[in-house]
Amino acid sequence: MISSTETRKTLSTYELIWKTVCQIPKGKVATYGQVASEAGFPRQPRMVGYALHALPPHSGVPWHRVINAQGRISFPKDSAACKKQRRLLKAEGLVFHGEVLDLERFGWLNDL
DNA sequence: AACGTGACAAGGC
DNA sequence: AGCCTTGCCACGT
Repeated sequence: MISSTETRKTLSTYELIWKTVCQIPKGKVATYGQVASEAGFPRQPRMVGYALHALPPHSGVPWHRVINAQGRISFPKDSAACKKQRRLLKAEGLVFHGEVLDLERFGWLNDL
């Protein structure tokens, strides 16, 4: 088991997180904390945000399926990025209640 | 090598 | 409900 405090040189922390994000099935969303835990970094949701921010475009990683614990998109409400993410999620069939997404319903690993 | 920053989260007011 | 504080830790200066 890889410790969260262990330093990784060969495989970057980013790659581990990206791989985890790629495991989120279409039509589902995961929170930053959830991705962090699954990637082997419990209690480090910020690492996920950091990794996604460093994500190069055209990576094929479904970054839009990652939202915050409140079920909201972690971008300023009017930002282009926020609109894009919301569009991508709607395209996958997810329904927003205002700004919020129902994690009980669309959350990854919620009702398997 | 120290310091500030960040696409977060949880807890206190 | 919102706002502030604290924990967390990789990265670029």
